[in-house]
Amino acid sequence: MTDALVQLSFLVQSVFEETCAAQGTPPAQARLLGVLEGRDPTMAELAQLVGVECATVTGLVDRAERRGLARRVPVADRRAFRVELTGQGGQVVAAFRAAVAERGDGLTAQLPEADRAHLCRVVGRILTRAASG
Amino acid sequence: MTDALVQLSFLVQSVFEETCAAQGTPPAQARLLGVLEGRDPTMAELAQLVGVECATVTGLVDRAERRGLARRVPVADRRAFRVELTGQGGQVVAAFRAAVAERGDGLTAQLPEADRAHLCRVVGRILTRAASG
DNA sequence: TATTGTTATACTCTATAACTATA
DNA sequence: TATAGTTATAGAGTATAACAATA
Repeated sequence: MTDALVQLSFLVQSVFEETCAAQGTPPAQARLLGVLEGRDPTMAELAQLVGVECATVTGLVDRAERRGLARRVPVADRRAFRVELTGQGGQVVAAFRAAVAERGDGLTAQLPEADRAHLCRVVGRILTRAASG
Repeated sequence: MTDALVQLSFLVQSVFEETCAAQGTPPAQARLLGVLEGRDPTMAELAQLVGVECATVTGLVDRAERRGLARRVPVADRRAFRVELTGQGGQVVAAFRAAVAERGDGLTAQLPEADRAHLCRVVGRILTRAASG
């Protein structure tokens, strides 16, 4: 079972990466922007969300800021920041999500509607469990 | 649908990467070894299988060779090689696959048996279609 | 001439350890 | 003293373009 999920994850990641290449956005940057959509985490929270070390997030946010897609916003604690998307960053992530969906829909297009609906429900349950647990 | 599959792929990849960290193997190396299991492709075929450029494969195989996990084998065409796992490489990939499975089983452990079976069948169909088409 | 693979270059991503500024 | 984030350093992964050797 896990082996099949790993194979699937590489397949889906290849769609994600092709989209990145088509849009000129490195994958880790695309991931960062996706995580920032609807959130304004601190650097440490962002590290947790993306699953990397704080020092790595410094570089990721540096590059996103240089591209004008995210910004560091000061907070009361003067050691910390919140990171948020810029207007341009919001547009980029929305366009990216649409582009991934367009490419990715082909993966499930051959499935009967009932199977696709079932897959959607089961995947949703896995994600919910992982997010809570 | 695609959005859920992308989220799932990041979740599964995080399991994969945790396993890599636990075993001291960089993710791209683990990917390379997994692709080599049961195959001995040329460098160009390997690039196709992994989904990167030839120049990138040169570096990946260089590092795998330095670790004693894979080797370049000469073929009749003296410009080319076939790449194969060493004995040690075969052991490493088998251990890795088991370690990923152990961690990954937790993702689907909460599902009813019927859902897990259905998921397995549907994912298999997606993979088969992607491999052929 | 065309193909196979490597080298050169530049950039991104990543972790660890040491550090600065603030709490 | 403890915490938030950065800097320094080193290694890995990636693509593009130019290249060498062989077909």
